[in-house]
Amino acid sequence: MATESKQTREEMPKAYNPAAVEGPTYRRWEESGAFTPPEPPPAGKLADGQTGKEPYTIVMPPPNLTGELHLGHALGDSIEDLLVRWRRMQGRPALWLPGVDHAAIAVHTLIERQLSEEGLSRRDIGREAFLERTWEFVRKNRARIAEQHKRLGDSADWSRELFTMDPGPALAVRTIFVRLFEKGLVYRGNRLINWCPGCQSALSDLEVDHVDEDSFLWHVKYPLIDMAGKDTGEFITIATTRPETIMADTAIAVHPGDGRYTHLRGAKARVPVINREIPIIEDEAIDPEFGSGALKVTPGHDQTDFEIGERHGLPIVNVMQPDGTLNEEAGPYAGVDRFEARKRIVADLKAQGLLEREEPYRHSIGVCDRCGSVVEPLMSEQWFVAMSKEYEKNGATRSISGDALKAVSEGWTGPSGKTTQIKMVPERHTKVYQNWLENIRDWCISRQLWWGHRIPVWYCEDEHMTVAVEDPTKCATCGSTEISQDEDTLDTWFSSALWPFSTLGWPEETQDLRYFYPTSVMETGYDIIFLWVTRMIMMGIFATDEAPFEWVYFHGTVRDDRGQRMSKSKGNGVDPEVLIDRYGSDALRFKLITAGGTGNDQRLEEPRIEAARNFANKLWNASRFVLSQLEPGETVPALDPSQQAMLPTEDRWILSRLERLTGEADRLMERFELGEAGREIEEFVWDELCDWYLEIAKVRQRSDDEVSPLPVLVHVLDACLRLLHPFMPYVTEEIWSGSGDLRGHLPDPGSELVMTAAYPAPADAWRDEAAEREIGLVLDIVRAVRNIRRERGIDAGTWIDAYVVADGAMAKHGPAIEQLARVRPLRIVANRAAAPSESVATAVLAGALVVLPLAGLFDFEAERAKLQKQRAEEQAQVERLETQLRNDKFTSGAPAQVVADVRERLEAARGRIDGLEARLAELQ
RNA sequence: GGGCGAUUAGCUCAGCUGGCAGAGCGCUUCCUUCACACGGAAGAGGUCACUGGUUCAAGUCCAGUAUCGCCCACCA
Repeated sequence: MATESKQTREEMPKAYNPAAVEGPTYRRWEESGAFTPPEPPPAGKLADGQTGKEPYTIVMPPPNLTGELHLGHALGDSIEDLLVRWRRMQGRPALWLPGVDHAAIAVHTLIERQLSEEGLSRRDIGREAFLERTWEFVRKNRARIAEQHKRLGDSADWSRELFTMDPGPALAVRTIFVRLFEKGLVYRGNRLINWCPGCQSALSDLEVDHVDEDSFLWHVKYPLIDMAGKDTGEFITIATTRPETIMADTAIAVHPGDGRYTHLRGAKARVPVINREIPIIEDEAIDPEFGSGALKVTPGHDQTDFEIGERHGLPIVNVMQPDGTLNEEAGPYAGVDRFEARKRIVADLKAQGLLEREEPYRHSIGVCDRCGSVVEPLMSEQWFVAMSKEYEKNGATRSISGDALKAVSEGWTGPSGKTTQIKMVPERHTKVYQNWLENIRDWCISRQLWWGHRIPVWYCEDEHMTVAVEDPTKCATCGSTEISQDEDTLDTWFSSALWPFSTLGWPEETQDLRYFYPTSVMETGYDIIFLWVTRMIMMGIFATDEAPFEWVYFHGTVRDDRGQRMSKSKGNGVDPEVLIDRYGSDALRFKLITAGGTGNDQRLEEPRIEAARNFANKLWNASRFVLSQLEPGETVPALDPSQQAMLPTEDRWILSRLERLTGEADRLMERFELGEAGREIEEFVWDELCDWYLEIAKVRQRSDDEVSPLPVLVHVLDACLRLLHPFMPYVTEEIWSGSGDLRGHLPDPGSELVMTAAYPAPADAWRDEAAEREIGLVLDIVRAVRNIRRERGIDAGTWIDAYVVADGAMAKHGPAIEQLARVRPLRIVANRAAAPSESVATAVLAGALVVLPLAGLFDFEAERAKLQKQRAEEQAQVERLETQLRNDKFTSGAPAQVVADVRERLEAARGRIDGLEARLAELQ
């Protein structure tokens, strides 16, 4: 037996302590330069781009600068870091691109909240002061956020922070805006947009949430009037959910085929309260089934009505001001808030006898996703991107949404000649993406907020427009120097959409851009597929004529332990730092990655994080044992598959199993089945390596005359640490190159850090079916003995006699079986007659019979009952398998391997039945 | 109104290209044996929501039903 007291053992505490390891390990990575991003090769080398080590670029979502780091980020960060580490270990120069910009939404909201606590609004303090406050916040919190991300294993520092929070010049953003403008794809127009009275800004369709609200459907009678404008005494009833907008009505519409209203064709009605005369018109959009079949048309406050209005040339009346109060068009209600006005007008209509009835009604209303205010459709002058408009480029007719659709559906061929078909994981999101693009409307990109990139448009006193990348000094039309920039800023998602290439220096033809773009993987949550992914693809193709990435990996949502979505308002958000303090970031990462199916939502289950921590500890202790067997400075010899035949069976077994695992892990990870890969690695380490191979190796370590298991042990542990490193970076690094220093015992480590060591590549050199079968039987024998012990109530610690009737090959496994099953003396005999048959408990296996003399503990009836039960089960199985094999369609149709497996199982079952029969005969 | 998920052990969930139903926690019994009690050993526990279909073979593929959840949508 090797000497016990070893340096490594003293350095490695008995339990893995993440808190003591993570900080120093992170610093070691930093100091080693391993985080330094790969340098693009010099210009001349780039033309082919395929040097056998194509770059691998991961796109990541921005750090949340509010400091409220949550588990969604933890999951995304974990996956991204895993992918980067894995690819770099494979020798591919992976780069992780950081993003920052759209955290602006969060910062902006936070500052506004602070202001409102002080009783101020954004407009009270002015743009300058507002921006100063946001900057102060960012400066103060940035370091803290960075620290939090480090603890998650987030390696954002790998990348150059080329993108900046500075909403100033932003070359890429302005360039795109100008180019879109030049193609007529960005335009300013007065249109019905979503207006948030809370934020006092325009919103895109995507920033409006729909929620159900219990309200009423008010049936209002509009007096009919004759040609002279006098009331006829008759009424037409309309149904509305928005009585406060009747002052903006410019028509009443009915369905052309609606017989109830044919007599009113060409008639007019009078709007209550303000007594405006409006026509009764016919339009196909009206549903005769709804309400009375007549609709009040309010083009200034409803999208459908706006479209009806356009068809019939109706005037547009706007009764509302940006803050949600009614304007002078509303007559008696001018200056009243919209909700108050609704109450008052309903009361007034009732008083005038014009309210036919009030019907309780549940319908959906739009609210601002940031502040929760009810959104108003309002006429407003805003900037838009034309999503479907056709334009010419390089002789081809294109459109923004059409190109984006093409990139996913059939593939997009860029100037490089390479065709990229963007693939999504899970695949189901592809259809959602396509469906959205097929029905897309123009994108409102201007915001009346002060955070973000200002629209690069200047106006002179004569309202001439100057659109430019660089700040102009005079009007492009009249030369006036009295120009001012548009007050509005761009939708933060407009900037974010441009981010992968603005990060890489676009529009300059930088080496970074040429080498790392298009990127490989965009990793993000499925909740922002429309906000971000679609826009990145659209803008990416427009800007560079290349699809921006090849894969989109969507992770799921992390819910709380009751399955509720985490949110600030519910107050159920969980700070990952608390969990990291408790279990370590490796444990949190491992749980997040392995807990669910690819892209599925998962719950935060603390017991599961604890289990992951326990796994880290298991790995730690197994390593501690292996290292304790090595002398300081002792290097084990390298393993060569050509020596396979010289190795003991169990060595060939574990190496064969390891190779199987390596192949599986590689296959799964290439397909982004990261969770399954992690689970399989864990299973191998815990079950096969720790529970079996290590125990067998101990037996060999204690006897001097055998081949040492140490080279194999070290080799397998090394491979496991490498395989596991992307999943559990800290603990693996600590064992490999830290206090464990496994590296120091390797014949050819090839790297200072496991982080930069080579990832195990799949191969078949060590595969050995015979060894797997042979050791499989050894394990079965040990399990059988343990099982009988438990059934007979024999303590696990008590040594008992045992016989194993088996092939002579089992003899060499005697010592292992003895130790693992705690049987001594163990006699391995060639035939049944050589073992006792009186007062013995038996276990019948396919290739062996286990016989345990029990003397006083023997229970005749229990033994017979057990054997009979097993015989019945085996017979049922034999019948099933025989039926299957009698079926010609099976034997001819199924793959040969499947048929062979069935035959083998049938033979094994028959063998066991023979053994059971023989044993039952003895018991007669 | 469309679309998409989910339905598997007591609970929370895996199960990839169809080929003897799995994990974690919990439960039962035993073990502090010199890597690990953040551990070890042996167990109990499933008509894979339901109904049809395809197939030699279905938890897995197809169609439909039910329940739950999510996304999208200009029916007032």
